[in-house]
Amino acid sequence: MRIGQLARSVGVDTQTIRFYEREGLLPPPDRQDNGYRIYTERHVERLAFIRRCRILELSLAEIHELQRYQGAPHQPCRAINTLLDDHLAHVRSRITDLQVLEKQLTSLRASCNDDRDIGACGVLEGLSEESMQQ
Amino acid sequence: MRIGQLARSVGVDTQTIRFYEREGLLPPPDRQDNGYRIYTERHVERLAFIRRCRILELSLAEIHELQRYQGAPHQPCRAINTLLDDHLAHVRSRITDLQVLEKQLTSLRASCNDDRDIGACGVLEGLSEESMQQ
DNA sequence: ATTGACCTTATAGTTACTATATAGTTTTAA
DNA sequence: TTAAAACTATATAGTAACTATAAGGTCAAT
Ligand SMILES: [Zn+2]
Ligand SMILES: [Zn+2]
Ligand SMILES: [Zn+2]
Ligand SMILES: [Zn+2]
Repeated sequence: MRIGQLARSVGVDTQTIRFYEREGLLPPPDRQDNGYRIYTERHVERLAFIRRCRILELSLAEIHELQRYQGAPHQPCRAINTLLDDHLAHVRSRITDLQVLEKQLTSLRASCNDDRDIGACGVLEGLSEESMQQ
Repeated sequence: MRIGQLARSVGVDTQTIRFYEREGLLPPPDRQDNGYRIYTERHVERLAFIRRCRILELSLAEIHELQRYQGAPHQPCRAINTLLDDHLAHVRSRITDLQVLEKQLTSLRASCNDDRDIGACGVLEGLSEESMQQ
């Protein structure tokens, strides 16, 4: 199959497929005489795997690492689980950070209603206060 | 004061200060005969404002918009509050997304212990399942 | 013969910095 | 006094994961 069909069947852009190839996440496929890329079912699987990883917001570097593990099926899998634990830790820490942010923003927003002049806007005043530092 | 002192007093890098100047967030300061930038207290205030906004993860574009509002103190402040509401909405939506992600990752992680071969790793199997799509 | 859909490569833009290279200036210390 | 350390300047490239644009080649159908 050609790149357009692969793209449609997995739900990514053709540009992204070429980008993954350049980045070493997708093996370079054979070419037709005219230079067009020809993909196989194995490419579909591989690209779908990448997409599932990306949905979980694994980085391309992490996906690359997972792919290296896949090539050595008789090693212990601890490294994979560790990779996932690390990623999960990042996600959780980001959630915590954003929750702090959300509280600060909510409180800042509560310091103004919509009916003031900019010169008296509670939001702008809050952002200008030294106390808000850090 | 010179750029290094401004940087230390607000807690940003000198490069960042020059970057903000190029981006139009900090007004270009006067220069000494040797070309060194000279900053005033107003620059300290302005940079501190930017930093407070950045701590709340407002984008440079949003900060720019806030600065434009600051220049017109007799307009109604609704636009400012709207800007903050939009930003808050993004933060909240990101939290929700990450919470979904966290559940998926936790469940995926639970599908493996550390004592398998990679060929039997529950995490890798989960990532390879079509059912995981979207 | 030409339109349209598809494919190719190369290059630039996105965000908010951060790092590097190269060079000129000021301050401190030997 | 001179040499090193610390500071400043500009310009350019790198980061992450695409996305957009340009300029052009290929193929099927009208
Ligand atoms: Zn990760
Ligand atoms: Zn207001
Ligand atoms: Zn925002
Ligand atoms: Zn495992």
